[in-house]
Amino acid sequence: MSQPAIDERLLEGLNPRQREAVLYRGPSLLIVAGAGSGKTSVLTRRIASLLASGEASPLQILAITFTNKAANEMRERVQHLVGRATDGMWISTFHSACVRILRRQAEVMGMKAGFTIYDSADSRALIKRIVKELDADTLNLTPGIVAGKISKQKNELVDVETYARNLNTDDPAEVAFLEIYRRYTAGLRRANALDFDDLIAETVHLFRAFPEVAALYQRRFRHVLVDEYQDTNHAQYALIRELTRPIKPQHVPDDTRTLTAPDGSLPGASLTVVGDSDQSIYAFRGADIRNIVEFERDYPNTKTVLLEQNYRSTQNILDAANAVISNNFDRLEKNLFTTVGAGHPIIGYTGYSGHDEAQFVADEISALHSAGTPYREIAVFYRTNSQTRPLEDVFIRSGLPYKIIGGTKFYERAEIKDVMAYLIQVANPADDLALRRILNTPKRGIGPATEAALQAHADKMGVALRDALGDAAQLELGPKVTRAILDLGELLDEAEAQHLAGGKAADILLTLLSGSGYLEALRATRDPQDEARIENVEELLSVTKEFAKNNPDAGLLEFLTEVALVAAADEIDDDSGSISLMTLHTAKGLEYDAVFLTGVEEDLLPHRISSGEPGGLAEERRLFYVGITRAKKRLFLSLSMQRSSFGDTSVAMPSRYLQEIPAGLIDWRQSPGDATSRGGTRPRALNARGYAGGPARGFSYSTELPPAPPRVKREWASEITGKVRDNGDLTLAEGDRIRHTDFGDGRVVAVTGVGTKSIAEVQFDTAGKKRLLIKIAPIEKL
DNA sequence: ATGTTGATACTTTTT
DNA sequence: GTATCAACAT
Repeated sequence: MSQPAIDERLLEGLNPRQREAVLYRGPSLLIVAGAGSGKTSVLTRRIASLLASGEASPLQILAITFTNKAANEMRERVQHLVGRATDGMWISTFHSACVRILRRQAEVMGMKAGFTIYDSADSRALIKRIVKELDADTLNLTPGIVAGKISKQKNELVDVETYARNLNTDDPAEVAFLEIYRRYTAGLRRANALDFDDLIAETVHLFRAFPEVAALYQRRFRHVLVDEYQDTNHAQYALIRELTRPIKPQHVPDDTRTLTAPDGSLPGASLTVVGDSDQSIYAFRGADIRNIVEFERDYPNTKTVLLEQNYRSTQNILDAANAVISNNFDRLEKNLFTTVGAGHPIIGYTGYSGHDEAQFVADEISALHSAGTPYREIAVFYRTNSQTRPLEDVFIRSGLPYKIIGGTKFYERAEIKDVMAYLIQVANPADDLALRRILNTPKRGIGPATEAALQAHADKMGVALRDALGDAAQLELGPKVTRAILDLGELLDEAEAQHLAGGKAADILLTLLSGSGYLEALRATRDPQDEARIENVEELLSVTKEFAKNNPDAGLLEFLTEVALVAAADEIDDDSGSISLMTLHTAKGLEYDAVFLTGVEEDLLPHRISSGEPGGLAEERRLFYVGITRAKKRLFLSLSMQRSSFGDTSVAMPSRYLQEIPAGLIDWRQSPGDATSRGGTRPRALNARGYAGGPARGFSYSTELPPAPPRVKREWASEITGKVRDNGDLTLAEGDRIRHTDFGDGRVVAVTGVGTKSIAEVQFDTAGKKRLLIKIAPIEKL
């Protein structure tokens, strides 16, 4: 014990297992951390204790987290714990860490440091061109399938040559795929670009091909810690493997004092991984559960610590979670427990429609909020992004503040991609894809024919498309078009000079915007949506300014890297004061006082596609488990009797996972229409055989449970009206009587907010109390 | 070269 | 229901 005083403060409030996980010292440590068992706390204190005791300097630590947000939080907490700066410590995601290494080592691997990071859409666009060139979709090789296959190969570290070596040449589809893979790889290289999967795979290849480069990082990072280890894929596994390898004597510098092995080599870095195989939900992107299951085999002499005490949820919530996950066989048995007591029962609700279900969620949220739960402590989860529609619809009408995390992101909007393409092209002139996007945006009269002429010229000269711009005069195009091309080339040159002189992203963006007339072109149109687009571009401009403020030393490349690697969960603003809506996948690692798990239906959870895949049902169950265990105090499970999926509606059945939760834990509330008309008190889902007793094996809803046809439809909110109503300047005051198309008559009990945002709280005669946004609610004053 | 129309196919989850 | 795409008209 070097400094017991400091250690004691670091261990404050930890249970014996957690202490052990913080204090253990050895080559490898596996922390099996159940949901809510305080693993982040353990990880941060472990790092803090390494620093505080002097065992490690910040420079020697590499910690990998799942999101950038988690990385920032961990850095702050470590800083707070040790009470001094942690500069030079790497806490980041796999992808961010790899980009840092690759930008630094780009020349070694024959690339330029300004390489572009292609997102899935960019990869898709490139693949699409190649598939078209080869007419490969006739062989069932659509861009989507090809993208998935290439991603899979890269995650398995199978590069083009390796793939070619093991190819079955009798299969024409395989041969065609190889050619696509080959051209895709060549295309990326020509554009000085890497896709998401390359970031990891290329770093591994770099380390393997250049041991002296690998040794640089092996010497530096003496302590490697990896969070969410159950979701690592093979490439990530290999990366960690390379980083923690012993360093050969020839790569050990003479001045190193820590030589221990007799042969002069330096032992590998100490490795700590934290994970929970029950929360592995990324098999579809190559996550291999075996990485954690077989960790002890891979790293001999591993110490394993099991954390089972849960500090997050009530016992009722944990009982439900334990019951569900115990249906997965072949798993390490663990049972979460807590000391906080049973808590509230889980609330269940079956709606007539997705809209009805959303109304239930909104009503319960209003009630929770009135009772004191802040909006930021409430989250709504769903399996697929398309489920947000009815939720948004109802939330807007109810005046509830919400934020959709992930989904169609800001950076996926066309105008943002346009402007980003300008910046990318400046940072990486070899990127033809980016240039093609902006060639005629805004309109300059450069159509397909002109583009083809430029491309042909570039190909003939063996240069990038960008270099062809300056030769426009030789191409015998019209004088107007020629001028436009030369202007664009000069603008890009000007911005590039700015970039090379160390200019900030914000300043370069200003140059590009004013020089290209992008905003003017949007202002000139009459399309009402263009106003929003202008706002978005201006928003991007303020993002660049904000970035410059937070990162004084960072230039254009750093900005582009950050933007390329934002994860959905990074968008969460802790003090925004709004309800968070997100997919179950995005929810991993987060926690909320109250959680609404919606669409707990067959074909949605489990999703119809995954139920056919090997291991799919178990993975979907883990997803359900992840959702349940996010809840601290209140859990709401809801479903609908019918679900509209692209166009028409179809009958939905309760999820098979619902019957895995002991009946006594769920307090089922019916759809109100169901209760009055049918007279029964048992909600539909509970009428299913097997609910009252133990697990019902082989039970199928589709044959046993014909859906009750929804009656008295107009009495309950059911249809999305489609168009947004506008009540103009309708004003309401306390005491007014109103009529609502869905809820009937009611009396206004309170009015809050001003202008278009004013909200009326209405006590309906039959439908209870609701909050309505006055401007757009389907109401009239009586 | 560009704008409009109509047909089509796709939606699981994400760095 | 929407986003993308081909065909056609200006």
